[in-house]
Amino acid sequence: MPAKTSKYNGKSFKNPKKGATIVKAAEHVFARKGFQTATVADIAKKARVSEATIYEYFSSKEELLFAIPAETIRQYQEKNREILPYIRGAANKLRFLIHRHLALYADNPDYATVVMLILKGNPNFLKTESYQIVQSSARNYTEVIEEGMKNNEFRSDIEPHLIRAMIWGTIEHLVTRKSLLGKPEDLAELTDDICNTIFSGLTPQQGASPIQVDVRVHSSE
Amino acid sequence: MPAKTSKYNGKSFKNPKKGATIVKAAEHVFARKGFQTATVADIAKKARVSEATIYEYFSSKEELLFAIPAETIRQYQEKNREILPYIRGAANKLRFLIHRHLALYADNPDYATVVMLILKGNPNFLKTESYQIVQSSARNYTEVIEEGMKNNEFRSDIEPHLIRAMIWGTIEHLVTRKSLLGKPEDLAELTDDICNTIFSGLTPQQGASPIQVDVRVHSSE
Amino acid sequence: MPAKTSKYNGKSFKNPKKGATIVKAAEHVFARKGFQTATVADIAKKARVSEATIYEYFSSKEELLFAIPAETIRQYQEKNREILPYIRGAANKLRFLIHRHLALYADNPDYATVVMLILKGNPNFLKTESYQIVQSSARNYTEVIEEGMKNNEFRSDIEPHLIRAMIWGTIEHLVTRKSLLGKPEDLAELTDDICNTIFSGLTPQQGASPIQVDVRVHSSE
Amino acid sequence: MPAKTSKYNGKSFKNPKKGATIVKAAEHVFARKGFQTATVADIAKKARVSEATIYEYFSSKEELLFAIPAETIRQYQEKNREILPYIRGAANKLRFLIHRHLALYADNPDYATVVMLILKGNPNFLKTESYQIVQSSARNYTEVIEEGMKNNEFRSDIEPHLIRAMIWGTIEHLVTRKSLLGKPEDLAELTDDICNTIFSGLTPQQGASPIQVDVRVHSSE
DNA sequence: AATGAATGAGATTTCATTCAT
DNA sequence: CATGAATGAAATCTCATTCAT
Repeated sequence: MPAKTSKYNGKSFKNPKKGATIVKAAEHVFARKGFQTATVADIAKKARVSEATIYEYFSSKEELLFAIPAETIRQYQEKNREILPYIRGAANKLRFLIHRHLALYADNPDYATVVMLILKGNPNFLKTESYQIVQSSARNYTEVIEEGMKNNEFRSDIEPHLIRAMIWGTIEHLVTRKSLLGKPEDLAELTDDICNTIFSGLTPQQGASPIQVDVRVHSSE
Repeated sequence: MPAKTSKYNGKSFKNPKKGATIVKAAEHVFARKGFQTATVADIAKKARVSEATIYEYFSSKEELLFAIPAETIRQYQEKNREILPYIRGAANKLRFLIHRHLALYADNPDYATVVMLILKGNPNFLKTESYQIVQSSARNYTEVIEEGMKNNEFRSDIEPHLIRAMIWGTIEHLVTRKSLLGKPEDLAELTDDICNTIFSGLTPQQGASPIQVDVRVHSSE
Repeated sequence: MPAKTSKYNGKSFKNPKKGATIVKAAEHVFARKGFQTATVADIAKKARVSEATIYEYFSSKEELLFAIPAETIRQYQEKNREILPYIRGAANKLRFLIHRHLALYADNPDYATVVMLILKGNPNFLKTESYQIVQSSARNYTEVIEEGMKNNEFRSDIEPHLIRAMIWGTIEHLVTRKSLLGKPEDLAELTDDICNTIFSGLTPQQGASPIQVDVRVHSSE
Repeated sequence: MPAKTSKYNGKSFKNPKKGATIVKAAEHVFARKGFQTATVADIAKKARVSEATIYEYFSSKEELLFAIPAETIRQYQEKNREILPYIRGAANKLRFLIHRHLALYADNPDYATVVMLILKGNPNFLKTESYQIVQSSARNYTEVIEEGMKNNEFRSDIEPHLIRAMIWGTIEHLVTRKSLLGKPEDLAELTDDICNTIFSGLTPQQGASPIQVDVRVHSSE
């Protein structure tokens, strides 16, 4: 019967600040030790709380793990939804999404590590409320891609889901590498390279430069 | 003091067949239960061996985990190296690599699950001999991409490492989805869609429609 | 520093009504969950008080347990002592005690369960003030039995303590069965059967029925 | 897959002797500390085994508790069934049962304490296989009592179940007292007193002495 | 007087791993 | 070679209890 409680991403908390502290500590420790190797004692020490207190806030170690993305992903997606309408053009929107996506991980390395190395491999995460938001943020991509197909910014013979899978796969691959190997230094600056490739592909564009066209035609004769 | 031992991916085995049985059992169990949840007892039961026997073949549960990709990845890369020279054109080679890559996972769902959900998140895997082969198979991609850049099949302003990251990211994203969600049904048939997108990009190509082509051809004569 | 306190079975209470509420809640919860399984939180919830409040009234969970019989047993024994003198004959007095004893438990099933399944097995209960009253109520029996021996209502070759043990054992056995198995439906109606058996025993009484007497007498001649 | 196991009261044991040792140690420790207070570590130490070993033999602390009566009660009831047929007369049989019953506890004080103070209050014990045997040993009593009623050794207006309840209640009350208070010194020697009271009751028998018989006979004529 | 919040203190239980046979 | 049996070493989680407000 808590007389006065607060909400932290859907959870009633006695002291929401302490809840956030614990989550941050968990993020830090999980990122460094992995889920199994990290102990609740480690997290308690890092958060300067007792182990029992952690269980006052989270019913299990796994629930604490799943609490890590909850707040972050919510804010992330909220802001995306807020800004997207102000951007003109599907390509620009896509570039924005990709940049935000990379920046999210680039700015929160521990968070990135937890998501890429721990959460992604945990099937229970799929049942999570946070995962719902992940899915809704995936829809951002599909919608933008479809928008681009409609207004002929993008080719009409592409498969939006596959495009989204490629973009996410690319980003996740790069972020995972960064978590594991520490490179590249700056993830966010890859935005343009990724966009260019996604937009233009590998094959040289016929007519993109007259010179190349000529060469090609002649060689084929 | 084994009188007669055999090699199984660099390891001396008393009975190489039993070693392989254990690895297969481990693959099966890990794929279903995850690394931590799966017990050595589970694997022993599945392999119809005693737990102690497993320790005759592998010094730890984690070593057993790392043994799973060892043989598979070796054969995979060996065959790649063998066939690649017979394929003409960088684009064709890339298509071949992508198809092989997808088929590897499509044909071995348990293997796919273990690699995507368990091994990818384990930093220790990076120290593994198997990971060396993974890296060498990554080089296939870079080499082929560089080849394509040289002979103008591919644009020269691309970043081979990024392209490879995109392709791998795409494949791993799709395979992970398949492991977790069970779809799409057939991974391997995505090869063409992936290649087309990678090759041509999202932006409509000025020479993509026949009319434009005609114009082009005429103008070059 | 309570400004105005009250007594509840020898304990100073800030608010005697709340103390009784807590005891009743404890009785209810302990009866259903057992001592160890029941948590102070359970009791607090049932009593609609905070856990901390419980500790304002009782210094420990065990003290709360021991508080359950305190008031009940006091009133029970008080009334016994009050009424007994008005009953004529040791047999009648015994019948009265047995009936009261059974009715006490029959009328308070939760109380019965707590006493039979929890308190009886707790050696610390013996040190309790309540246990003193239990003992004094046991003396009722012994005194009545001795009275019956003196005035030849009862045989003189019996052992009062054993008789009392038999009666108590019988009652406790029946009450325990009722707590655990739910039968028989009505404990109090067993009074007569118990008394008859205790009074007359199993062996057929010579002369109890004329017919048997004749037979017996003839055969003995 | 144990190749060679043994049975200990229905349970497959790796090493039946060690299983029995653990049970004995548990009996000892539980009798002294109670179920909750006793730790598995205590029992392990007493049995000179590791805690883990205990869990190789018993899946939980409670299962270990329930294992305590298993073997004892089985042998007890087996022997009862074996000997009963050789005893003439229901009264003699009853005396035998009561004596055996008391002796069982008198000879095994720790066992008595565990049964009386711990097991009796545990509702889960009712679901136990051992409890089935307890019930079957209760049937001994009812059968003997019914036999006595048939052949007129016992009065025909008694309720066998109640008689049995009285006898068991008496015994359990006495054994519980012995466990808690340490007296009386010798339980088994109470057999005769109990039997006499049960057989003859409290009320002086009008035909118990020849003189009274005469009186009766005359008066009935 | 009442309680929300925090925690100290363990106990049970689980397994990977070892070793004698 | 194989394995049955034993265990060391922890880690999660639970609660009774305390204390500041």
